Amino acid sequence: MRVRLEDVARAAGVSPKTVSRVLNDEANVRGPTRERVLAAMAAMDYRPHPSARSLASNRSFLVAMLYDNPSSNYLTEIQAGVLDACDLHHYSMMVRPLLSEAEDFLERVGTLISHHRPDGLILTPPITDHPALPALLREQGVPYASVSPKQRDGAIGVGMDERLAAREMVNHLIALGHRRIAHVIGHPAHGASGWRLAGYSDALAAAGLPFDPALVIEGEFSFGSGVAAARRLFSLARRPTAVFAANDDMAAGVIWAAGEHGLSVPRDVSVCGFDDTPISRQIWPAITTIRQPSREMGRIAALQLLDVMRGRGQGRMVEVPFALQLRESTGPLPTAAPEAG
Amino acid sequence: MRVRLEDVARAAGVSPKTVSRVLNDEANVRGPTRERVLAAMAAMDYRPHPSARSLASNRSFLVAMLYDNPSSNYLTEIQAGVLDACDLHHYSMMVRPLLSEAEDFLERVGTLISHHRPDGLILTPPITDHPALPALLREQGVPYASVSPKQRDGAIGVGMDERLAAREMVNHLIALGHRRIAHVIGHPAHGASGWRLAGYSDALAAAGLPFDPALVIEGEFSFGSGVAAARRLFSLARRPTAVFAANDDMAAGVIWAAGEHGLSVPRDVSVCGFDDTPISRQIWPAITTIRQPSREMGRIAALQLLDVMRGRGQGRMVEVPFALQLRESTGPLPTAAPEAG
DNA sequence: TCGCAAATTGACAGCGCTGTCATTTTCCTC
DNA sequence: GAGGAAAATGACAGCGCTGTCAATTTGCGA
Repeated sequence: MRVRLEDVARAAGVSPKTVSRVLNDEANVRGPTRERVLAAMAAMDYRPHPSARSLASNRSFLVAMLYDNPSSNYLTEIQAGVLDACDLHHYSMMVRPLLSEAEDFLERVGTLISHHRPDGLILTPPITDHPALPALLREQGVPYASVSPKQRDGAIGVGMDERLAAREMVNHLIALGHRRIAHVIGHPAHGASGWRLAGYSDALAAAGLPFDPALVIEGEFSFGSGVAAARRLFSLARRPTAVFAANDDMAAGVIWAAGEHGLSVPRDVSVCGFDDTPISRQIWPAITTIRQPSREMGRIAALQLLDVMRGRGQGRMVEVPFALQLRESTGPLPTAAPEAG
Repeated sequence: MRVRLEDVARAAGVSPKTVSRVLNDEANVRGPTRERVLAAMAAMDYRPHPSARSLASNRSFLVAMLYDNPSSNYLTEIQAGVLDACDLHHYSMMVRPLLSEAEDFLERVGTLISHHRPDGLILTPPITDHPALPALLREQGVPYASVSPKQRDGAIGVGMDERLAAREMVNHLIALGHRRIAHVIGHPAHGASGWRLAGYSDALAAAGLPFDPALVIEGEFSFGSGVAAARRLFSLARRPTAVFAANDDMAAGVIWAAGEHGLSVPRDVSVCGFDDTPISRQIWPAITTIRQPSREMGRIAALQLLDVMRGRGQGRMVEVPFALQLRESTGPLPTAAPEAG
């Protein structure tokens, strides 16, 4: 038979309620008493019955993670991080894919809440930016934390400084001696595209390099758009010696096009991306890119949420550090072909 | 205040127990009674309290999905399918990453079971093939279903005929006129490698083509191993006109190496892969490959499990159909370079 | 050492549902 | 139409825990 709280109480010589207090880390339990109870719990390998706890306390010990994101790599990482945090505090996690554009989106969230009664929600992009969701959650009294929301003020969760990351990526190219550095912009609808372009400009300006519109080409985050952009860049009379693509897929496309033009990467041209998706390691040369600590971000968002849920604080917006992943696709300025024409 | 089962009972003019019977789809409720209850439930928008149900019935209405798989695309799809099935029967799903090679693997599974008390488990590769897990689960009385286990006899779950799929892939190449068809084998430790190689042989034999060991090269499922294998193949005096790689990463490597050798795909050489991972669409030309209906497979595995859990049957091993994804990397035999030397 | 507030502990009911078993109703068969 | 089996329904306790509030113990100043 399963060990119950009552059994622990008997073994420790206290009332069930006291065991409950220890279990829930409540105040007003004397040190020695607490230790006796903890010892008994450990000795009997006691596991509280989650349903009984929920029923009695009207909490579910459940965190639901909402997503509508085609990038499974990203999602799986975030999910793993959220799980890490949930495990730490003995919460469960459920995942829920949703279509944020669908008409019945809010209704579905409502159903989720009334059905599973999660104690809190983790929102991931683009659900983070849904205009009407915050009102619904406030009304239902369900706390939530967001991962990389566009609007950071007043939000609880986690984010990364993409603009600064892009800037440092370009700084890296400049440090390698590059002066003619091209940029392939991402899909115009994504906030990330703007942040990354801004970081590119920041770096050029800081290094006193001119911003040359001919070197800035619009892509749309796809491999094919990277190929197309690179074909234009490599056909220029004074072609760039380095290309910063706004994501890894486009960087892979640029590398492809380089091969097409008889250019060796990184000997003749350096290429870098953003996101550190698997494709950056699956092709050769492996792409220098920016890594988001996605798992860590999931963990942090969940920890902020748990703080709020457990009444341990207000929660805040945490900024995490990015990391340059230096790989084989970037190298020193080609000496045989100095950029000064 | 929340609507409870008792409220529904009062509204329908029956006892709570009868409402419970309707809720759980039990026998021995007269048609009209059932309808009255269902009507009352709908009118009051009744949602059973999951914890109360669990506590009273000693079931958790929870399915846990165990994984230890680096391919997030695959996982996310399987997960979505499992969720589909769980939603259908009002079960919740939790996900749990594990290290199947870790020493404490079994212990961790035990902890999961005693902590969350799932009513059933979904196992995904390679956890499906863990030698000691079935014994533990039987001992704990936790039913489970497997996705693509090596050992199919007596197992419950879902699988795909990879050997036949490989055979049809090669048949496609033969139908295009190819006669010198190479194969890049996968990592020797994976069962899939053997199945796919066998399918390759089957197709050759059925077409009366010789099996040429020089055209069969060991890879290890990585991009790099595909490049290495292709370099050897393209250096042969009589090089193959088509290459069937055992997965998409290696196919991408083969395409890369083709460019290196000045070969155009598919004009000079056709290349195909297996798995339909994103890389098959992210590079150019997009790779002809085999699609596993992963989401459907997750759904089916979960449905089999639910059948068992709900005492609706024994469950069985379902075989799902694969699908050839014809893309741009395969084409007719080059007319300028007939294989007859 | 006594008295009182504060800290600690415990008794008990009840969270919302289902299992068990008793009771009532229905449906046959003769 | 009576009798009996089977089907349908209901009464009631209790799943394992926590909230509320009462009882007890402790700590501390006078």
